[in-house]
Amino acid sequence: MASNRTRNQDQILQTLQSLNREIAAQDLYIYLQENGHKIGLATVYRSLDVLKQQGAIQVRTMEGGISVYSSLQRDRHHLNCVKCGKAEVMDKCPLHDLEHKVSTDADFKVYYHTLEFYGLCGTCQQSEKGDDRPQDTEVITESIKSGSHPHSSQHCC
Amino acid sequence: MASNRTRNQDQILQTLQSLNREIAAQDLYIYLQENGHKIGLATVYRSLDVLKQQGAIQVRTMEGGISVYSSLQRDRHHLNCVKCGKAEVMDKCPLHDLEHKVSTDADFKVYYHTLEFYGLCGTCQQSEKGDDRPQDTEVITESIKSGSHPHSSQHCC
DNA sequence: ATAATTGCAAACACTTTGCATTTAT
DNA sequence: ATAAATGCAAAGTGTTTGCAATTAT
Repeated sequence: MASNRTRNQDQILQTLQSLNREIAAQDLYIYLQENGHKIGLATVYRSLDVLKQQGAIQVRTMEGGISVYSSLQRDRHHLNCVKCGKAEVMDKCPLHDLEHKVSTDADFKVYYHTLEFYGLCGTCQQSEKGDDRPQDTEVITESIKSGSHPHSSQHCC
Repeated sequence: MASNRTRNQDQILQTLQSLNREIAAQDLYIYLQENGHKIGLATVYRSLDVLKQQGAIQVRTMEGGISVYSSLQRDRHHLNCVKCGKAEVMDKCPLHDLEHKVSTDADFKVYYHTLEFYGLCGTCQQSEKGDDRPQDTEVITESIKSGSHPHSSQHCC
């Protein structure tokens, strides 16, 4: 027997796999409706929760509280701009080996991981310069160049 | 001039620094009330947003949609259990150099990063075994040992 | 004086839950 | 027959927003 999944759970898992992108529960609900699958919103949420706990799908909760779901093949490394809120996808993953190491060292069964960088995208770096708060920008920029900002060694690890 | 922050924004930043832990906006609001600082809830949210965009604090949105804020010294590497929802803090960060590399390569000014592993904690691995869904557990465990699970090489990078 | 900030309460939006009905074992 | 899953609608909750009052420049 492959699994104890219900028909709806299977439907949702397959849909996520065919979509091959992150999608919010509400949008998934609409998508299913439009494709002729009668299913309640509550069931969508419940099914996603089951699949999540099985490690069959992955979840990323964005700022604002909206959770986006996807099958496991999805990219899960992002550059998140704290200003415009957009998230670029990173194409490389430097954590190939680490995941296995965590499983053994920390007694934690790893299903998947996420790596998120937060800061300013290229566009927002531009708009900061032309901002009406130039003083502010200067301070931030300066503190990054010196050693007092988050990515300096004193703050990492 | 150090920055253009308002009194409330400064108060919040200092509070986060002295607390030295992650805290939700609502809890921060209560904390400030109890310590004699009159400030509206909306102002707390607005101030946190400003500080976030300045890169002065960091934010992590947990499942369920609650955002937790902290000053920049905080640990930001977690082992998240998809079953019980607890997050253990990882004590080591393997991304020391990578953050700088992202800044230069991707034209993205990195303020901070997060690294999150999702899976089952030790306790929940135990309870899975004594579960009333033994079949399910078997399947999951097996798929991890073989190559069809998330942390196998075909899914990473 | 003029612009920005604040507080309050209402509005929002995503998610969860109670309960009766349906489906599967 | 018995237990699990489902759908619907109501409730819950963290967050955002409109607007008038206040504070800072």
